[in-house]
Amino acid sequence: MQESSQTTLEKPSATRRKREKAHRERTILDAALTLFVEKGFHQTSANEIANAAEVSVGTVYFYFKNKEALLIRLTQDISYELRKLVGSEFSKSDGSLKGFRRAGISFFKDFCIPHPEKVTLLFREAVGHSTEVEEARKKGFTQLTEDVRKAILFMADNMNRPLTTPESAEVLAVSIVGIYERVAYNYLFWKDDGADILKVGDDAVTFLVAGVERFLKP
Amino acid sequence: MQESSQTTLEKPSATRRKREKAHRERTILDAALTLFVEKGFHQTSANEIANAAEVSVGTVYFYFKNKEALLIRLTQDISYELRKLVGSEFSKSDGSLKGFRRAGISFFKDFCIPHPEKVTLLFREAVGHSTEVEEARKKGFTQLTEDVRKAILFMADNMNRPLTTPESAEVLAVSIVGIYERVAYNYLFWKDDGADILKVGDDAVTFLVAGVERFLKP
Amino acid sequence: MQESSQTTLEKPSATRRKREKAHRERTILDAALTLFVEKGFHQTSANEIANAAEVSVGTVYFYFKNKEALLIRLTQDISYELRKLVGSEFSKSDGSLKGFRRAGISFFKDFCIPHPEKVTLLFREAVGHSTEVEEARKKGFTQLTEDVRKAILFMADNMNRPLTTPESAEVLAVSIVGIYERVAYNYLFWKDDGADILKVGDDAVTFLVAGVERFLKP
Amino acid sequence: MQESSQTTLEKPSATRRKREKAHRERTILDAALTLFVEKGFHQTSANEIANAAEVSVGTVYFYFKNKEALLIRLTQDISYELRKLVGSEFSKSDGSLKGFRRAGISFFKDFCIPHPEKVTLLFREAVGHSTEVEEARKKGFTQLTEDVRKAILFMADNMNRPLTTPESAEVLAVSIVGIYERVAYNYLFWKDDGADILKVGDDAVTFLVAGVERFLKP
DNA sequence: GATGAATGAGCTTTCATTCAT
DNA sequence: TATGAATGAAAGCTCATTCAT
Repeated sequence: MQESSQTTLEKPSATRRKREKAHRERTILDAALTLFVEKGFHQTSANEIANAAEVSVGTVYFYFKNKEALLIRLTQDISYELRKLVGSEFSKSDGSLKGFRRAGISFFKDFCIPHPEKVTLLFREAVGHSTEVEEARKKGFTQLTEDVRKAILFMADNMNRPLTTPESAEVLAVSIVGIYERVAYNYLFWKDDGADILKVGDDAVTFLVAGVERFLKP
Repeated sequence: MQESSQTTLEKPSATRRKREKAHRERTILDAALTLFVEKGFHQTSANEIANAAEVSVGTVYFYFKNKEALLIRLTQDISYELRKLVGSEFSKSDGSLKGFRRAGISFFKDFCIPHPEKVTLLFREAVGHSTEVEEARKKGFTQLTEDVRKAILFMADNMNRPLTTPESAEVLAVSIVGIYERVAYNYLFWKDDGADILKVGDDAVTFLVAGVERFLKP
Repeated sequence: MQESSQTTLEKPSATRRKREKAHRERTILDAALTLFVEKGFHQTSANEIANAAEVSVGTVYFYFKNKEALLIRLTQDISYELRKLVGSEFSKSDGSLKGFRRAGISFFKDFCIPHPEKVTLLFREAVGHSTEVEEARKKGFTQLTEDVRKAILFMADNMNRPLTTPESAEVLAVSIVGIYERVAYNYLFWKDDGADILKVGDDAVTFLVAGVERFLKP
Repeated sequence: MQESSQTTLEKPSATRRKREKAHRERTILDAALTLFVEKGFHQTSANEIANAAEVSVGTVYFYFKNKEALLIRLTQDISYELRKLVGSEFSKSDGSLKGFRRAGISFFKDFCIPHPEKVTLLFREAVGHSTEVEEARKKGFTQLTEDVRKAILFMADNMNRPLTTPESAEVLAVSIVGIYERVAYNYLFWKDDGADILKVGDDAVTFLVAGVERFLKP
């Protein structure tokens, strides 16, 4: 009802309450993320989430309409975080291939390695649910793809090497997202040999950069 | 998977029984595939599968240990089918880049377009389940990846252009599988504009071929 | 699917199964009736019904869509039984006032006294629920009212004393049903002095018969 | 029920507070009545009542012990209102049959038509709950019945036509209440043809008056 | 007095699985 | 082999009620 702590003139207790409320929400989301990744969405009961978050089931349902809402929210948050990370890496760039590379490397270094559980949620647990969850997942992927597409276009423009077929930028972006997804998942969870994810990530980026260049006029 | 009527020397009735048995099994698997894709694995009950297959629940459990076994079997069958398709396309090839391209195109033309439901099962419904299902999925992907890796190596050898770093073949293969997966899923289910999947498929293949060439010595 | 035991030529086991199935249903309905009346519909849990019927909850839900379906079915069954009882009493009659009286008395003697729990269900427990239950209750009351209306008309015709305003027959019927309902409930459950229900029933019938006569031409 | 501003000698602020308090209470009761009738008692949550009354749940529980207390209070208030209405109509009378008729007509004209929601609460929503609610309902009906019984006796006395069996007055009263209840409910909620409730009410009254006369000595 | 976040017992319902026939 | 009635654990979710602020 009242938006957040307006500078001054607000009862201190109200401000604290709001902070606590936001904190509760986070606690619940964190608990849910951990459990969903550990045991799987369907194997995690609402009661377990409540216990892990040290609140009652009622509280979970006070903050989230239902269990699926937690998954949706998690999907959205993680998608957003990923975009912000990769995007910021791009924005630091000068539109060169190097910047493009750097953003890719960053995905592995700054996202996959420190937050493997987020990778799992996005690429495994959020898959195959109701229309609403699928919608959130689609949105996250689509926005990420769009970011990549724009980066390609920006780079092409900046390098003065226009795309041979500009409409192909989208497919390239989709492909790139696919590469990141599968490489991350494969080397993070499916290969237990101590493959160096940074090394394979680098190769993957080299691979995709070469693919992009193929579409740039000389 | 294949056990049916071995050559001769078998009581005809036994042969027929085996055929019927195999047929029942197929009917059940087909019903399960349809329902899993339509409503999702968890939203599909064993009774529904039985009804759709026009048998009783008991019969479903006679042929399959449990519901998950159906999903595993479906995952295996479809993975196998996909491998056979792509592999045969390769084997028809002479180890040239052209053959490599052709196999990629074939994935879109001969697998995705005629069997979108199999794409859905493999890339959506089989994701995020128990260890057993995940194992089957992993195996399918791994084998496919291995096929691609070998194809790259064969091609490199055949063209007399060895890989700059032979151990990179695997990452390339993983990346390529990722591309196929996401491009297919994206344009089959997420883009409702009438994007020509064959066109985008072609671009994707062009993209990945260029990526591979980057790793071949001149 | 197959209707009941067709004379001959049916596997005996199938016949027995059908009998058992019908029996189970009855057992569950009886348990539900007892509990609904004893503790109230909302205070009765599905598990309690199952326990009382000595089956599992699953079985209750195998036979009835949900808890409310039990209430609906009970309402229908009891309404039907009541109609049959009162109706048969009428049909034995010659269309005289006496027959009309007799049917009324029969309601108290043959329905209320032996089956007070059915009175309770119809006049208390079935009241104030979802549209579906209300529909069933309305239907039961409406049919009973219609029976009474027709009896009035038949009697009038038979006695050659037409109604002064034939369209009033319906209000009379509704009023009569109202009398039976409240008198029964009042003296069965609200008056704990040992009021003789047969005596008050007789007075009520005398009262309503006089009311009806008021609408008959001399 | 009535406690407000006693004559004089009271701090004005206290008076105001009492008025406000009574007002809050009414607001809550009105909201509850509307919702109970619209969605049913069990389908209405305390939060919904609070929202509709534009107060917090806490406030609802400050004024009323629990949700059932609201239902009880509503039952009592409406019973009381009904009695007052019908009773006042009687008291205006001279103990003639005419006055008796008039009171009956008044039930339909001045209670049912302007307040159908109160009819619903009394005859549907208050039915089938805990002992406490049932007690309130019983009390309301019993008092109303007693009023009617006394009116019959008064009339009989006044007309100098004593009852043939004075103890029958009660059954008649119960019957009459039953008539009013069912006729009102039937024509208000179950018949959607535009039946004129005043017309059927008149017939019902004619019917019951004739019934009463049957018990008066000539 | 008023608030509304927090509680948690308890309910209905589902559904994978079994097994007597 | 095939059936389908029966099971019962387990889950999601609601909601009356409380109480610190």
